[in-house]
Amino acid sequence: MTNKHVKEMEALKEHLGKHQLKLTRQRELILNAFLRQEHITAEAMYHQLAKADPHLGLATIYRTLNLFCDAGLAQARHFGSQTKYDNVSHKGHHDHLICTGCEKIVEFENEEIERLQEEVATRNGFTIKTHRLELYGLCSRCRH
Amino acid sequence: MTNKHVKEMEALKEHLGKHQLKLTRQRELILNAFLRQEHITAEAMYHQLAKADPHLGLATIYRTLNLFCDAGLAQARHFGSQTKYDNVSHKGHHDHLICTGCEKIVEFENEEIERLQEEVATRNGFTIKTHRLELYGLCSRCRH
DNA sequence: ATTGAAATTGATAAGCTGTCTCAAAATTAT
DNA sequence: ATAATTTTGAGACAGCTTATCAATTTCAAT
Ligand SMILES: [Mn+2]
Ligand SMILES: [Mn+2]
Ligand SMILES: [Zn+2]
Ligand SMILES: [Zn+2]
Repeated sequence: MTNKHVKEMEALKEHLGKHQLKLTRQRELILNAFLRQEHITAEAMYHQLAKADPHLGLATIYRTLNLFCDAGLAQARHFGSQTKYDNVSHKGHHDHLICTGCEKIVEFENEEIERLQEEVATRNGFTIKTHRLELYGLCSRCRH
Repeated sequence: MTNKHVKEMEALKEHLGKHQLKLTRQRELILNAFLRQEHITAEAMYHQLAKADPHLGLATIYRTLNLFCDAGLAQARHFGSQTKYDNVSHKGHHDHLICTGCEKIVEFENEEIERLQEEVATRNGFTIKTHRLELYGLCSRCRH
């Protein structure tokens, strides 16, 4: 395997270029680690990266993940009291099923629900910009 | 007008009785103020009640609103970084349309969406316990 | 390759929301 | 009234995230 995550790296570089931001060793490091995850907290990335760079600061992780959000590579999702950064570099819009037993997260898309949401909004004179739909319950394994 | 909120007061008393809890002046005061609201933060109640009782502590407000949740009179909803306590004493399940312009909150129920949520869950082997659906956008007034 | 302006980093302080602690006060059963 | 139990209010504390700022790094222009 040669270079991984080339496309995403290009996307980041493009965003940096457009905003007078610089490409740093930390940003590269964090991007490569982030792209291996689906949903992860800043704190978890911090611990995970401590091996690769023990001096990497937590603030840098937060700043960088927020940068990825600006660049369209990540989306911050507030689950409970924590923010999970959703790796959306290779995904379109989706919502979440969350197991309260084992924390498992399953992504889903349902255009029928999306359509009905629009209908509800229109009926009430609203124009939807974003929405959040989270279904909490037990996965098949945790039910037994 | 004689006594308002009698039914809710009875519900609270019943909960208190069942759990060896006491009826205090503060709990009565907070209940009466709370029942006049639809969605309110603890902080907002704190300021609102400062006139009636300047010594009422914020911790007491939080404790009491959480007590109302236990008693089934309120539901804590986490919108953004704040918790709003939803006065559900006179409502069934519902979801929310939220205007990002003026903070207006409109409640709605859509059983078709609820049904589709169940379908999604079943298809993924989940059993739903709760869910949250929030639609963010602009109300008709804020759109112009 | 050097320079130097501008951005970034790491450590830590601060902010924000909400809960915990504990002595004093209030409630309720006796 | 008495006494056991619960509640309150003030402030400390906790969890998560952002702000501050001096030192370091990047990068475009020499
Ligand atoms: Mn996701
Ligand atoms: Mn509501
Ligand atoms: Zn599970
Ligand atoms: Zn509005």
